[in-house]
Amino acid sequence: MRTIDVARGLWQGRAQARTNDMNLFFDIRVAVIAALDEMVSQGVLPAGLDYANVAVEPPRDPLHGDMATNAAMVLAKPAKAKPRDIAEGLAEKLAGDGRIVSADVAGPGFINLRLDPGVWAEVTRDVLKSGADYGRSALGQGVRVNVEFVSANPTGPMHVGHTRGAVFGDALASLLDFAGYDVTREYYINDGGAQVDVLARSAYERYREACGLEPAIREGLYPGDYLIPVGAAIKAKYGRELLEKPEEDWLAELREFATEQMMDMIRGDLASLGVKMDVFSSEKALYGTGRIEAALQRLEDLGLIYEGVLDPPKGKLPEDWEEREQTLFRSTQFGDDVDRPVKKSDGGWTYFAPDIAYHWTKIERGFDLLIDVFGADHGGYVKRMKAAVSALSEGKVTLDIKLVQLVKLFKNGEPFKMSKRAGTFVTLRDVVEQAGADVTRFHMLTRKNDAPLDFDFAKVLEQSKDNPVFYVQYAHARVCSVLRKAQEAGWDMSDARLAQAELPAPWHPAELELVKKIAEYPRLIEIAARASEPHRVAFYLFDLASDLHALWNRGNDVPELRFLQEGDEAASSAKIALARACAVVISSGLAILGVTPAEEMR
RNA sequence: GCACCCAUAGCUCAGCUGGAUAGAGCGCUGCCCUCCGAAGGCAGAGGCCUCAGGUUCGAAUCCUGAUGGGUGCGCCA
Repeated sequence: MRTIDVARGLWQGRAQARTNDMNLFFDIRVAVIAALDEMVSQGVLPAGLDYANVAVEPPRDPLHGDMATNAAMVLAKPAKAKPRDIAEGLAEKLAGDGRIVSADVAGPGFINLRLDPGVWAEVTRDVLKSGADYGRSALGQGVRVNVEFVSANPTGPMHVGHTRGAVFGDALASLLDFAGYDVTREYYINDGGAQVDVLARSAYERYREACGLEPAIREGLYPGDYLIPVGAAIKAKYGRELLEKPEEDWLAELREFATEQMMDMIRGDLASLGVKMDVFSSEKALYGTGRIEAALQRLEDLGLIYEGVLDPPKGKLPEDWEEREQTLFRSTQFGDDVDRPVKKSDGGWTYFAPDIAYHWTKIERGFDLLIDVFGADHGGYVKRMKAAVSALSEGKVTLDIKLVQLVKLFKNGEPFKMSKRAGTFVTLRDVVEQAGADVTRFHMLTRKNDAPLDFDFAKVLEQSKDNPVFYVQYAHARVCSVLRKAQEAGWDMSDARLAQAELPAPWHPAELELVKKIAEYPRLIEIAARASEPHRVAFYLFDLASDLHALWNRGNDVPELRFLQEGDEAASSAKIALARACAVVISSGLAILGVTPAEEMR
């Protein structure tokens, strides 16, 4: 698992930083560390121990207790003591904590903790009081992070591949935001290269078509229908005046015009998915400002630019390979495989050069952490980009690059090849219109970003239990349904009222399982944020929904477990408080994923 | 040839930054609707965590190598 290096340092340094909300695992860990400190001051343990690896987590087997800590095993070696000995002493101290009913040493030195049932009531009340803020963390407090994602070329509509990057980047940004980071969502528009010339020429042909002439969509131009309205728009703006003019008279203007149109379309695509960028940065805007020259000058001042000749790649040689001296960035000094050219043979910049300048602007804007979300096909670009950021920031800013694996399309179980020419090009709009934004987003987050994703239209469109998003939304809808029924009975089921309900004691095992899962949420958020892995939220929600469904179903056999206790407002309030707490967490998690918490399934 | 990513149940995949008896969904077997929504639940079968070494109290997790797959490899972005 990868982590954000910067965040790791901050995590350890800020271990005490947190919000006022309850984070049960965090709180108990504080108690464990306090107990350890006490043992140090009593001379039982040596001073100066590093507690960083001391964890308080759910035990693998619920029979072991409510929580477990590995403190004794982690500290055994540095403290030069036997794990069991440390564990015995630590367990004794922990048993004195009011929230802890028992602390038992088990296995190689685990300490299993059993918590007072009152703790679970406290968690439930806390969720109801904090509402959407429950689980919010101070993990990233004071860290400004820039998440650059999508950055699709402004030459056409977004396709399914972009969709995954968009969903992942957006969910990651939301997750980091929830974990306390100061997040900026950013899109880099590649509007400076040759591909926008191609776009302009393609649009020109559609313009001719709009004027009643036969378009000449030559090989190498973009044939897509999406340029037809662009051609019409050009005609509306310029009339027929461009028809007789040579390319050099209209190229620059149409480049800008068409790019604008494409970006409008892309913004629309993103909006249909529920993605909203904070900043759009233009590559072209860097040209002529001296930014690119300045960035490269800076690298040159650092002795990282030189004129040189690269060795040809090993293995099969490109057909047009010839030895050539070029302007190179010494990226090998930062772990890259070869130095990278920044100028083309025609004197223009390579794609890399403005990208260096662009990343420099991010550094200068004061971000502490940069995250780029790339498609896996850009994996070869990772090392040089990291090298550039490391060089320009003199190692002060970390660039973390998350690669998103490509999406494998299926239709009715058959692999489905996308091809612009064959017209089997599946756009983001196609997907969203057919499957809906919620389903698309959730499905794309049910896989780790670096694992390939199968996207089968038949399965994704199917509104069944095979579709995890329905399972999770269904759990939320069920709670809403119960609330509606309770309110029909004339009972006050506001969160404020529920937070004061007398909660069940003792708890039924099915209820306990649910409330324990709810208690894990803040910890899950921090784990997911530290790993930059929003898919963990999706998996957590599935588990949480599963616990709710399980409890619900128990109500079929055990009437006392039903959320609605006919004619008994007090008893119902207690049950519904728990259900509502679950719904609050589902809603919170779905918000991070950008999925609507359905109030009813229709 | 080199770099990056991946390899866990029949299939698709999780596995909480090294912990206890490795989990879920689908599929398979068997149960559960005069009962707050069965779009669901419960139980069961199913594993050499690709292979071989290494690190240590302890490895699916970290390191090295092998094998198999994906992606990329100067003047495209």
